[in-house]
Amino acid sequence: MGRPKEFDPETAVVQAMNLFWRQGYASTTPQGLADALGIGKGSLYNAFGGKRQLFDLALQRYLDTQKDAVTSLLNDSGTVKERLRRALMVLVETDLADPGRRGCLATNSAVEFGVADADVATRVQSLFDHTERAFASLITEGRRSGELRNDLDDQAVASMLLNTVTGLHTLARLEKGPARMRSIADATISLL
Amino acid sequence: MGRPKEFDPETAVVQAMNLFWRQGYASTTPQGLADALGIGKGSLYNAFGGKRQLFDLALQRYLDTQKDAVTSLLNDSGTVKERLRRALMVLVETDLADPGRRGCLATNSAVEFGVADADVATRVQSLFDHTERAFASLITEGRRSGELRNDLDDQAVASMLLNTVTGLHTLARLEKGPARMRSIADATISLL
DNA sequence: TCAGTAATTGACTTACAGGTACAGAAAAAT
DNA sequence: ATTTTTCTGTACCTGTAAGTCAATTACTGA
Repeated sequence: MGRPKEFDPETAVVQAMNLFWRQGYASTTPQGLADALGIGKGSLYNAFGGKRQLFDLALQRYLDTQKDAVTSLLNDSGTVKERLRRALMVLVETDLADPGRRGCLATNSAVEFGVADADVATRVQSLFDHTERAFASLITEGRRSGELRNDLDDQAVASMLLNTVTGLHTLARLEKGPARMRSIADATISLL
Repeated sequence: MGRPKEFDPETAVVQAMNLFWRQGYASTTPQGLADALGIGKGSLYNAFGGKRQLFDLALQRYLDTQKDAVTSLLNDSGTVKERLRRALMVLVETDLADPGRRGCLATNSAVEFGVADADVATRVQSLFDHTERAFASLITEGRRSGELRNDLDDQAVASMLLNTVTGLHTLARLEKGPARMRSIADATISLL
């Protein structure tokens, strides 16, 4: 009962996510958010409580989406090396295709907030942990099947791959051309 | 002639650098800077022109320092692998030892400004280029001397190492313990 | 010692960030 | 039709970001 919302909260969170992603948290204003969502500031505060709460929802939406993407990319068809290569390539080309070169909202938020904000830190870590685990089981699979060298420390290599991903997202923020990022992805895979 | 400054501008730039490093550009206020430098806001504007100009000086100071550090670390004594390992270890332990977990000002600034700010982007890129070149010549040296595998693409591996460094600086912003970062450094070296 | 120059302080200004309050509008329940 | 509930838009409020300015102070050279 009561007057129904004139906007879809789910859509609004996605739009907010895109704005935070483009501008970062500190540089995004309530007025800017209201404009981006096409609603008044009053509605924004009524619906979401405030800038920070909306950011929390936006970040969570991003994290959930990314977890799903990581899972499905790494569990796709093909050999272990094929899947690893394809995953890194998709990541690189996706980041490069974004005209705003926004990189990764999780990584950007980690850098912006750091350990100072325990909540953001914990939630971004959960994506990192998830990604690392997915890498680890893939490495294990490849090593057991004989596709990868048998002297690898699965956990350590998984951490290294996570770091590669994080680094690529960071470089995506300022690389002009595609060459360096592509060659990083290539070199990483070829060393396995 | 005229009244002499009551503070040392060089020192002030370093103090400003440390504050920007801790808080990021957007979250650092002129008043906060003035307090950190122990001078009035008027003096700050008189001496440096404004927040952005002071940031430019602070970032440049950081970049210069880092370039020197990279050069001296990678041209230290020992085998190529020893030097690479030592450089990564110093990086990891330095980042971990910082109680504020500030990571790297260049990386943080790249993430905060992105390609949107051509000036910051170009200057951070120059540190990245420098670092990559230093890695590349080290890899070449190690490959020629037979210390490293001869099938490596020097340039690509150098890019990969640069990416490893950037990733580690990013992870340093939120990792609680030292385990993951150390094992990333280990795994990276052992794959060469 | 005094004229000229440059630095310092702190008050002041403008703009906007972040949020609140309220009056009116649009639905559901009675 | 009226009440109740929730949403909407606008105006408003408080604090602060960023920067300016005037009066004062500290030094240098003639």
